[in-house]
Amino acid sequence: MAGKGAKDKLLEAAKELFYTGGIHATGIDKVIETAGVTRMTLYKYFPSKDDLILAVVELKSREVLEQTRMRVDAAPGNAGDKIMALFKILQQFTDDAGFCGCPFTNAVAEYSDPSHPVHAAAAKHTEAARGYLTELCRSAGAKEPDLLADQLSILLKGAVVLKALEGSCQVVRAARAAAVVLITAQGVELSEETLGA
Amino acid sequence: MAGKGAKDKLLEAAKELFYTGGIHATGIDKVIETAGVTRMTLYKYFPSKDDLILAVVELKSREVLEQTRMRVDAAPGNAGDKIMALFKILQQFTDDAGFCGCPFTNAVAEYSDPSHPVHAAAAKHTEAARGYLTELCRSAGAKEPDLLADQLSILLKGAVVLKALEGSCQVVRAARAAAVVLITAQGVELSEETLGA
DNA sequence: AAGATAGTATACCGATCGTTCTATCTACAA
DNA sequence: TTGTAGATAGAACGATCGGTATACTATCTT
Repeated sequence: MAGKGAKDKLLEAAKELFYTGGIHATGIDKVIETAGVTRMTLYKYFPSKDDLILAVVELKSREVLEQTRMRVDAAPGNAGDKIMALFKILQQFTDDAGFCGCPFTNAVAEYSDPSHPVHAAAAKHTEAARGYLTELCRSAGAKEPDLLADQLSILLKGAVVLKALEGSCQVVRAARAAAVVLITAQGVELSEETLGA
Repeated sequence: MAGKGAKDKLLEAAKELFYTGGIHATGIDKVIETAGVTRMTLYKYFPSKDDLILAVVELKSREVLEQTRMRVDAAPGNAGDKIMALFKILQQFTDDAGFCGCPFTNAVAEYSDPSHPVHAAAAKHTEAARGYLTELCRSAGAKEPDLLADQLSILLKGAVVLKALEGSCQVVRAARAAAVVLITAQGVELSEETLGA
């Protein structure tokens, strides 16, 4: 408790509650109760619930991008192997006990209006993730890095939402196998370790 | 309006409102106002809002499966071409003005608990769709029809949710191109018309 | 010592939520 | 004509929603 201010506690609580219980279905009372904070404190840092939601989405975006970059950097092998490391990250993410689908897809499901700040923030995150993936594909020497990045994005996102829908564990493996085909079709080499896994 | 009973009007209104505005965010009042029906009438046919939601999801499932089967049957070409027709259906679906992502993914985003009837209904639909797709892949002579069906499901679902997230129109084309690669890798032949499109 | 900072406690607001009750109107049979 | 069943309109329920107001208490700086 010592180092954590009320704002961080609120963001942490809201992040978890919004993700697992949905945004509209999660009331302010639940958030402040979980955070162990007073209502007035919440409204000091976040003038409205929408501001809190937006802050949560932006926080989640930063965390996902940062953690992904770190783990890809730490992955062994060549540039192609580093791309494939994304599917290992995906596997662990979807196997987590608290997994409830893609936080950004979930947010957009509740805010379909593209002009809404929450929708826009989720879209911005997806754009950033796409940019990072394109960069990876380019440095791996893919013939069409933009197309490959699109396709891998589709595979990753599709696997996440399908896993949330049906809970089957084979879906991530299928996505991984598809990625191997698409990546090698683009002239990118994968090491034996990656192909054998 | 003549032949339509109150129950159908309610289902139609709720289907539209839940899809575009979200389920929790759509109140009973909005539903009955849109349907042009009194509140007591709603509660006669649906004892609670949850029952209405469930009925809407199940209705949507039947509609999607039926329409998809019809359009695939009507598609020209061999069995592989019929699979690829799914991406044309997808294109039209995502280009529609009222497009708001995948209705079932959206529902699960608001009902993450797998034991909740709404979640279960969405999962059941996905299972049915998967079964149909597997059947298509098998009759097309794919080497691993189960794997291919998984991968195509991932591509279709991923394209839908990414399109909802970022609105880009290239994502469906990328999914289609990936499907061509994966399908031909499974030894399924595609006609010239399909490959050239 | 004084004052700012950060947070607590709680009571309250109007609006809306899902749901139920009641009073009224209508249609048809006896 | 009267009785009755069913649909309708709308008030009202308690609960909860997001948000505000007022008053109090630590803690830390200067």
